Amino acid sequence: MPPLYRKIAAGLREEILSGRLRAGDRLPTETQLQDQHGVSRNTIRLATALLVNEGLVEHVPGRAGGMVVRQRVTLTFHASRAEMPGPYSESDAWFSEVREQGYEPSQTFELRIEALPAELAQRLGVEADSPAAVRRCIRSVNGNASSVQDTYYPMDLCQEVPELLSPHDIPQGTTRHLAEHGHVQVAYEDEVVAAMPGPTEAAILELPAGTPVLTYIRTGFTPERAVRVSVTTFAADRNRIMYTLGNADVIAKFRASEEP
Amino acid sequence: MPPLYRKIAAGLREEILSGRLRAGDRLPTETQLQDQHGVSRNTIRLATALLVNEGLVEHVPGRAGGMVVRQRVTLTFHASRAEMPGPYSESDAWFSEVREQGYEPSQTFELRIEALPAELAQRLGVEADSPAAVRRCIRSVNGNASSVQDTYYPMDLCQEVPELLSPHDIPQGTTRHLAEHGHVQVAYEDEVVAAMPGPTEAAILELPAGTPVLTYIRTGFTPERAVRVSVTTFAADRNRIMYTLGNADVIAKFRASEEP
DNA sequence: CAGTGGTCTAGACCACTAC
DNA sequence: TAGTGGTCTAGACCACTGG
Repeated sequence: MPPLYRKIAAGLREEILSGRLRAGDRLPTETQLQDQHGVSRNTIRLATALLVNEGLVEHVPGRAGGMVVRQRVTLTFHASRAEMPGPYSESDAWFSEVREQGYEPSQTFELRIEALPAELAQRLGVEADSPAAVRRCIRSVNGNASSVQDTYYPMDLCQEVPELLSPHDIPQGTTRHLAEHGHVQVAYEDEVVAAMPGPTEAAILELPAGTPVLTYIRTGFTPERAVRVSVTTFAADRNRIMYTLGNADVIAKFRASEEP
Repeated sequence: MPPLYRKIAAGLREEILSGRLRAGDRLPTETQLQDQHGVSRNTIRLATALLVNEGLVEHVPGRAGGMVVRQRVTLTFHASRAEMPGPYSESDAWFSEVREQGYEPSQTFELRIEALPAELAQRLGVEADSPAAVRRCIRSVNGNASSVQDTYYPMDLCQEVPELLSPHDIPQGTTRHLAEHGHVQVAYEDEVVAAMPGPTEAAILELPAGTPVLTYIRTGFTPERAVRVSVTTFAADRNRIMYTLGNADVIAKFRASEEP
């Protein structure tokens, strides 16, 4: 026999998943739920905490607030397209993807110099705690933070390619600048993981409780060495990552035939 | 001023992240924490619920139990390697990857016939609710469920390739059988998302509270059509997905030079 | 102002599991 | 059997926000 609070949560979950309650709809208030089920408020809060942690509802403060069924907008990040040959910088690609999907993109930049944590140093094939330039890019959709990207460049590369140290967007893309100095990236390794955010990540991305983050770590290689590592953290409720493997034309043709 | 329960959680989080508490260590009991901070038990439980939801600790029942710092084993799933040309089936690739990483793999199979949900039907370019064979494979590492994979084949393909309807593992791999009947997959589209599990997913994967799932949806294309969709759900605390783009030899060479 | 959720207390009884 | 967490109650005061 499941405990009371789980049964109450299951009932509400059913209402939402079945579609009887839609995104934006208000759930009954805590007092109403107490009366309906004849339990204490604490029990109701245990139940709703479950739904919040599943990302189904969120609490909205104030008199007109209450518990509201969450909206889900998904933005697609095409990992195979980003930074592939072409005249675009990665942020151009991202901007046009977001616009294509009907939203308004914006981003902020920041530059720091940091000692490389061991995990990342290992990926770059350099010593832990050696210095690196970190370019942080926070990307927002319709004004809501959507992803944070930290890209780490070993310090020796920055001396060769001083453009990397700009604290602003680099319109032509850093990949381009690296290439012009002889560092042409010919391979990428991507690692995709998911986890619950710590409080700092939750703060940056303004994540409601119960929202995991989707992180992808890309290491870029020239024929000689690893030149950079990017750690991109997405709010998982608003983003997905897409990869295309093999003959991409086949997929494009298929999509075209589906259109009409 | 953050509320009490957050301050208490922050203190414990610090202990864990700083390394003073290691995986397997027990946190103070609830009674001890009550005394230390002079608060009620309910407040302590609010604090520890946060840590549980961040996946940092888990509750172990019984006298010798308590709250224990969670262990993190990560298994790598190489999405670019799986099903790429070669004599191996996908499950062979998975088995050897798990063994390489020092764990013991096992899996169970199941076959169902189902109406295709609209989402997946659209990916296959067929009508919603048309019938499909679903091969479910639950993969475990050291006896713990680690991922569930459901692969959907449109019914017309199953008539052509009756092997698909076997309720067991197909040693040579379904991809191989499809190819032998003229359906050679030449492109794949992968979609990666993360979310909190519903109760059924949590049950199958035996997920502790606060563990997100990492889902990847792969659509396989022949030059003519989409032939199958696989939905693989990983426990995010035990798995990561890896992609290699571009010239893989460059990365292999880099790894080799790092070894000594 | 009225009503929402946010936080917190001080109790209680139960189920489980190692000792 | 003793000690852990799991569940639940019945109160309380507060901060916030719309009408």
